[in-house]
Amino acid sequence: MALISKSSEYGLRAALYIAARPDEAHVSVREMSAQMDISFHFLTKILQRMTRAGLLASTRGAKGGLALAKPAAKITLLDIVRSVEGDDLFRECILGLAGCGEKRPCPLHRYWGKERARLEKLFRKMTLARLARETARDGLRLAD
Amino acid sequence: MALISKSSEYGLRAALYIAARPDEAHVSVREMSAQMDISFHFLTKILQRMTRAGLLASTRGAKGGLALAKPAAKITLLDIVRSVEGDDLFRECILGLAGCGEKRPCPLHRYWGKERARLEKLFRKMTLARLARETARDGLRLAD
DNA sequence: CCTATTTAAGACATTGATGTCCTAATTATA
DNA sequence: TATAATTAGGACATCAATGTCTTAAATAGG
Ligand code: FES
Ligand code: FES
Repeated sequence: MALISKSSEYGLRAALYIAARPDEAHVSVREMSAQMDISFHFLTKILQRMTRAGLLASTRGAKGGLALAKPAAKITLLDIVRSVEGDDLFRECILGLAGCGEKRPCPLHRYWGKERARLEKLFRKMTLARLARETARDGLRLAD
Repeated sequence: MALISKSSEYGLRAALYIAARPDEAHVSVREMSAQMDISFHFLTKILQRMTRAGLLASTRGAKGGLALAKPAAKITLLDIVRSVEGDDLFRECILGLAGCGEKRPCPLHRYWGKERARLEKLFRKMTLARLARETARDGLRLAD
């Protein structure tokens, strides 16, 4: 039961890693992949997508790396997951049927619709700033 | 964002198909695969797992097919999904980290834990009987 | 008893997500 | 300017989920 893809998991963890950093310097993919035990090349591509989506700012060359492209308070989990997985997230039928909606609901639509909306709201309201703050304060982990 | 696997989707749809049937006769996999446009052989294997798990009763040979192994009111969505996907469902870290729990929580644990518990409860409380009743009453669909 | 029908089960194929590797472009620093 | 470090990006490989095919076993009905 993976609510989000591995790519999204990695993207979220990297975003949190950057946001929870004390200093403001750019963070290299190499460091993140090593610290969080994620494939370097795979993580690179995911972060490229997030960069193209305007969430991260990248700098090439020595001392280069990634930083948030805007204040952490302006970046939501939904922003991140959508930049990685696309926009259909939180819109699909739980039975996989085409065209989820009130028009032609499946047996689970009334129930799943409510839960799905809650989940969407959680992702839409939760900012990187808040999570980064809690992560630093409580020493929460970003890796196994 | 598929909360459950395609296998689970098919298993749930088939269980609902059987439970929503007016008569009590056995339903053939061929009929279900045709009516719901699901691969016959693939559906066969999923239903075999549900049969081995004691949710369905199968009869071989002419006029054979599948029926519920017990009253629809005694079969929950959780029973079905677990029989298809295994028991780890509703126990995993949303960031994919090993050993989700209060001991070593990830930044999203406090939030995801609550939502996950709600989802688990929904699946644990929802019976095939209830869904089948609503499906018949409101003419809900089980296929595209 | 024979035949058509149907589930059981294993082998194999396809596909999309995940992961690896190589080269190019860019930048700080010596 | 030369070198090392770093992201960008494409090609390719691997893997697990999904889907297909074939044969065997069981059963109802003529
Ligand atoms: S139609 Fe199935 S969840 Fe909306
Ligand atoms: S540790 Fe991540 S959700 Fe529990």
